[in-house]
Amino acid sequence: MEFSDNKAIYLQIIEYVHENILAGKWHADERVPSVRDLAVELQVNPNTVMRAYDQLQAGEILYNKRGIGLHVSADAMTLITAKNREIFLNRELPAFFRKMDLLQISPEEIMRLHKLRSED
Amino acid sequence: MEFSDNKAIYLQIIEYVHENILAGKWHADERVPSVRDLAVELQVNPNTVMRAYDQLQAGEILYNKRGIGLHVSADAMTLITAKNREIFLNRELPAFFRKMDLLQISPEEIMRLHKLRSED
Amino acid sequence: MEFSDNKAIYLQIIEYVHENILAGKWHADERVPSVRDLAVELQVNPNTVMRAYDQLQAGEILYNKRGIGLHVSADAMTLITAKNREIFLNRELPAFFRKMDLLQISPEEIMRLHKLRSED
Amino acid sequence: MEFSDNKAIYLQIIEYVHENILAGKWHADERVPSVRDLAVELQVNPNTVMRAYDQLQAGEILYNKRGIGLHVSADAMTLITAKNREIFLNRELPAFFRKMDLLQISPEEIMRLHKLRSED
DNA sequence: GTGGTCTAGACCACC
DNA sequence: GTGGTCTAGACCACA
Repeated sequence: MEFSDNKAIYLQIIEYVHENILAGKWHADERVPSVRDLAVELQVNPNTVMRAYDQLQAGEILYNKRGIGLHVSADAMTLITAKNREIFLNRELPAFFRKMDLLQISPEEIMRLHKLRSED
Repeated sequence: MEFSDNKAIYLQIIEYVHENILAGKWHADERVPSVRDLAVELQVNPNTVMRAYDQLQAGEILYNKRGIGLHVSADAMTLITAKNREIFLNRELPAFFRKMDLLQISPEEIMRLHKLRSED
Repeated sequence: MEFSDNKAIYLQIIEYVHENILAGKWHADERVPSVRDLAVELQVNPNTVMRAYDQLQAGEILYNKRGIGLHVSADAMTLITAKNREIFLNRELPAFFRKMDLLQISPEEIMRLHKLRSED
Repeated sequence: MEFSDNKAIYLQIIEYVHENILAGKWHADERVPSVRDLAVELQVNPNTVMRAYDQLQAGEILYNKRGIGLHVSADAMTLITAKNREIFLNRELPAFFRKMDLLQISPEEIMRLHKLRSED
């Protein structure tokens, strides 16, 4: 996996976990890779993975079985989609619409580009 | 003017200049506020303004008349809009579409929300 | 390293980096000295080194691995030589020819002097 | 006349005077334009013209007839060409040859480009 | 007055 | 440890 430079790596790892759960690769109550393993896999400092896992626990996406490891919460998928949708609809979408206005790009143009992309 | 915390001040100053030019407040070949004046106005260190002006010169949005001051380039407006559109279409739009897919939000839904907003 | 007085130090640092890359002392994807280290080595304020590194990143000569350090781009060497040639051919050479005309120095004379030099 | 940004204007005015003399537009012992007139013509601050004229007097290119104005020295042309040649041969040419080596541009290539230019 | 460069020193998020 | 941002204050050449 490659990381973008303009975003903290631990945040990109959080998104990576989100996507794995949403995509159904990591199931509810399944054990997630250990900090060490994921650090090796992503070629990243273990502290960085730790930080991402910490935050995921705080957000109740992951939970800890003592001595065994971190696991995917039962409602992880629901939580992630709910939070993502909330941010998308209330924060990103308005900004997106404002930018469309500013650049004088019509909704029809957006639709056209979206269709184009789907055909690829 | 107020600055957001999660973005470098000098970047916000660049946007401030962009907006003034796009809004037609600062015309082509017109002198922009001196480093010191803008620093006082924005309550910021002159070096910070300088840094913004530096980049604006590098991007050919501003040009220097020696000993007189910085001025708005003839094609500043064109450059700014072109760059904005380019970033929007090549960087933000693909990310936006990806997110739509992930959250399973259909283009029709987007259109509906856009229409709703317009009616406010 | 010594700095000339009639040229900004940060520009001389940029050239210093260019030379190290062209000379093969700093290889592609290799980490360059940290801002602080180079500042100590060159006996210069870290901000001054930062300014040079900034521009080198903007020109894609260096890239950043977050928290680890700046590294030489894969195509740094190509970029540097291409830019150098471009400046030489489009800016310096025309000025050189103009001066030859002005001083009425013939191309043959230039050739003679070049040959002389090679024999030293 | 247009002035380049990356060189002090007063230096560009000096060159302007040099060229006028070399081109035979301003003859020996002829009166040169007054500071005020030249300032108007070049659209420049009179102080800036003054500075150029000062330096030209110091270099004995111009001399002052009290109450009348500045005049071109009898040996202005000789002085200018001698000085220009000296700088060109001892300073610029070696730098030029060094750069040719560095960029691996052969003398033959230079000759070819010079010929090309003459044909324009 | 103008832009431009440099230093010294502080603070930050991130790895 | 890394880069990055900001401030305060000094100094310079140029117009």
